Parts: sequence; C-alpha cells; structure tokens
Amino acid sequence: MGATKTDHFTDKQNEIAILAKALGHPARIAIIEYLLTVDDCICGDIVNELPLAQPTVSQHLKELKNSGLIKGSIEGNAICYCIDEKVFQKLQTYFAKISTKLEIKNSKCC
Amino acid sequence: MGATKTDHFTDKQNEIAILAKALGHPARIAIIEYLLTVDDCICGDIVNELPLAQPTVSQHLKELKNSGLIKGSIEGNAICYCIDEKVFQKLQTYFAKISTKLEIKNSKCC
DNA sequence: ATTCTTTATCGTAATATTGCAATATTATTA
DNA sequence: TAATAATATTGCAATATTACGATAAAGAAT
Repeated sequence: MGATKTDHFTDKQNEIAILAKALGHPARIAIIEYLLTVDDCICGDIVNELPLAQPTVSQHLKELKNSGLIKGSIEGNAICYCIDEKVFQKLQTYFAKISTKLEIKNSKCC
Repeated sequence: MGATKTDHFTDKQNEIAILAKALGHPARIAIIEYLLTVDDCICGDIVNELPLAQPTVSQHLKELKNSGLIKGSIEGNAICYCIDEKVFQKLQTYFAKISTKLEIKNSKCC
C-alpha cells in the first residue's frame, strides 16, 4: 500500500535500490553531473544551475545526501556538496558485474 | 505538482534517470538478479521467486519493460522476460565515465 | 545589533508509487 | 467448446514524491 517492502529483500538489493532510486530523477542526475565539472561545489551554484526553485533543489540535495551519494560540509556561510567516490565505485562495480554475467550468458534468451 | 519536470533536462539526463528509477526498487533489483541466474525466464517463475503477489510482480515487470531494461516475448502460454544487454551496457558505461572523471578530479573536495 | 546572504524546513497541493483482491484476457489442453 | 493455466488489468487504499511559497535558522558583513 504505497510503502516498499524492504524487509523481504537482501541488504545488498536494498542498498543498490536506494542508490538507484536517488539517481532516479533528472534533477539529481543534473546535480551529480554538475558536481563532476566543478572544483567548487557550493550549494548556491547548484541552485542557480538548475531550473527549479531553491527549496526544491535543497530537497533533491537532501535525498542525494541521505542515500550517501554526496556529502555536505559547511564552508563559512555556504555549504559545499561533494560526490562520494566510494559509493559511485560501488555502483560501477555492480553494473560491471552485471555486464560480465550477461556476456557469459551470451543471451540465448528471447 | 508532484510531476517531474523532465522538459528542463537533457535527453541523456532523462534517459539515465528513467533507467535508475526503474532500478530504484528492491523487487526490481531482485528480478534483474534472478534473470541473471536463469536460462529460462518465465514470468511465473519470477512470481514464485518474489515475496509479492502476482499482480504486484506483474506491475514491477511492466515498469522494467517500460524503461527498456527487460523485454518480454510470448512463449506459448507463458511469457519470457529477458534482460536487454544494450541498456545495461549503457548504464555501465555511464558509471564507468563518472568513476573515471572522479579519479581525474582526485577529489580535492570536502 | 542589524542587515544581508545562504541554506533548510514547514506547509500544502498535485501527482506517482506500492500493494493486493478481484477480474479480465489469452493461449493451451482436455 | 469448456475447463485450465499464465499474465495482465482494474480499482482502490495507503503512502511517497515533486514542487514551491513562506518562513526559519545561522553565519557574514556592515
């Protein structure tokens, strides 16, 4: 009834699903891609970059942070949001494994 | 509101977001992982494998299919659902690029 | 101290998702 | 053709997400 039944699945499955879900919105993809291009990662710049209101961007940043994909640190008056490399490594490894398994299977399917 | 503003983002961003969103539920991760382990990919087997009712699983399969991650083909009375390798390749490439960019940046951040 | 700047939170409306029972659909088999 | 089997769809309730205006909070600058 609207609530995901996380308890029926493995920790790994839930973990990947949480990360994928956090990336499941174009605004959050845009935030990640923006962070990849800049050295300074000031929240205000992200807000200016996106075609959404400040509270909306703040909410998206919160979700990315909750999932672990980014972390924020106070930088004087502003806040600096940065990508957590380790978490993206995890995703890369996961999809690399899937691709490898698919090659091995050699798709005799459908 | 509550509707995602896809028109403000690039096609590529929307594309990745759609794929990530489709993987943003542990049941759908479980389905993908199950499909990786079997040669036969019969819908009924997926239903039996998952701790969810048949209509719920059918719905999850529909979402995976709509996103392009799997495709279904009629196999007599049953339906065979298979992973679309190309789409997973796309995801792998995307995350590999991100990891590379992160390495180059060498995280002077935060 | 007051004002300004920056970010977060609250409140709320619109929409989407999750889950399942009941039912429909479609192909197979008797 | 009727009964069976496998999936899909419908309808509905509960919850989650998306978006934004208004407002709060916290530090910087005057």
